[in-house]
Amino acid sequence: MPQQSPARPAAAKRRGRPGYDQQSVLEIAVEVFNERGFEATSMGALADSLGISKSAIYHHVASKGDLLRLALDRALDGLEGVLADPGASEGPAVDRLEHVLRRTVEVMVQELPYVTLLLRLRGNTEVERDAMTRRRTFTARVTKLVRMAGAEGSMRSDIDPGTTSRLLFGTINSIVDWYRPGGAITAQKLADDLISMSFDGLRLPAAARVPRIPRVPERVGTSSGH
Amino acid sequence: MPQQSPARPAAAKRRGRPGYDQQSVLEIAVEVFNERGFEATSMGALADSLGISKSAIYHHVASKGDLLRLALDRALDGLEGVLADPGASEGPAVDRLEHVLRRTVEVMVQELPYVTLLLRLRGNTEVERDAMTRRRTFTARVTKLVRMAGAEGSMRSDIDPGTTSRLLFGTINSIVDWYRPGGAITAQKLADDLISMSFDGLRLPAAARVPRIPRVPERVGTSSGH
DNA sequence: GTCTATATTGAGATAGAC
DNA sequence: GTCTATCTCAATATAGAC
Repeated sequence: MPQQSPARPAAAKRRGRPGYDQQSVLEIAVEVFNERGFEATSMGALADSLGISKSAIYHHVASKGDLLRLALDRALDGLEGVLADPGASEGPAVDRLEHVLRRTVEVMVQELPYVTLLLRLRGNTEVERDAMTRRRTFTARVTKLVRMAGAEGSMRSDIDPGTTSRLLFGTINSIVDWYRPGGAITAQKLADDLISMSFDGLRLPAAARVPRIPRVPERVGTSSGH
Repeated sequence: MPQQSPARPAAAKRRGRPGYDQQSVLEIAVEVFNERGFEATSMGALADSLGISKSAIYHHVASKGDLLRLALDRALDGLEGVLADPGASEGPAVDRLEHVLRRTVEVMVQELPYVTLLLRLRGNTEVERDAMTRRRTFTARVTKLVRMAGAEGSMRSDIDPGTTSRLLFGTINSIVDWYRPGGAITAQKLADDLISMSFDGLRLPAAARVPRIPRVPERVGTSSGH
């Protein structure tokens, strides 16, 4: 046990009470899992981060996989809650889609470490596979919304709904790789930016462009011919 | 060794020659690493997939980390090549950006397993951290293009360039999680769809919409009020 | 709720023969 | 280029005291 000062349970302790409870162990564990990766985190390293011994962890959870299960359930409960929301089933599909995407961003930010863990699973254990199944059910329901919005005529249908949905989730899921609450941008603004880019696009129409002095010859290289 | 028939080196053998060479070992290794995760893949499991013994692997590479290094170098060489391309430095920034994003998609598809491995690193070893540094340099240069395109007036600047770049890379990088060459959509079409969604957006302007018979009351739920 | 000590398994890697 | 046999260490988990 070489790692850190072996006495202090760093942070996130239940207030006033001595030692950890399951929730506070889980909180730290998920942080460490995300830093190093779940498989790469040994119970020993986790114990060091907690400032307690390995065996003390087993007082709170039956196994390492148990910690994972608790974390994944929390992430999935949050995401599934998004679809239970009234805004997910009322109005035109394009608005329902927008609503679901916004709420998904919200939940991701709110449950960031738990969702992060969920999104990095490889399906090596039963616990992981079960979580991946629940996650796929969630995304499948969103894909259905994309298809309906296309059929409704409010969204482009030249891109396959499956592709659209995957790209949308790619954009959304990437949030866990860089966004940190308390930073420069709020969850609300993040959702706005994401929806705005995905729905309205990044390019300004030529009419709206600010006139500029070209510093390099116009159109020397071609941007799409390859 | 319970896993599979221990005789046949499945596929990807150098033609005609008996046994593996480094390249063919790497090819299979990267596949297995992506399936189960690098840390979760033991040399024993890898040996089973190769159909040879553990120790035979060490004839081709000095360590497990060496396999990772070889794979990451290949991915990074490909990506860095994108920026060496003339189209990355000629013309308006918005066109250069589009060019770089298209070529990035191409390289990702071409080197899919290697790039996949790169994108899942946690930085646990020196090899991983070095690769992450090279990757960050790449993305930083693309972020610069986003900033220039904004300054040029050809792209929206209400979204922070850093955020834009991160969302763009989120969209692009997610390709490794679902796209498989030989499937329903070509790399070219994938790049078209991705650029089209990101630059022009998914929403059809109201004018272009197909008239429809509402199946649910219009605007009962609100899509953004929460 | 936590500890020390330990059982047990599996990991990465090496030796040396074929 | 591959094998069997083995070294060494670190992993998960348990036993039982405080």
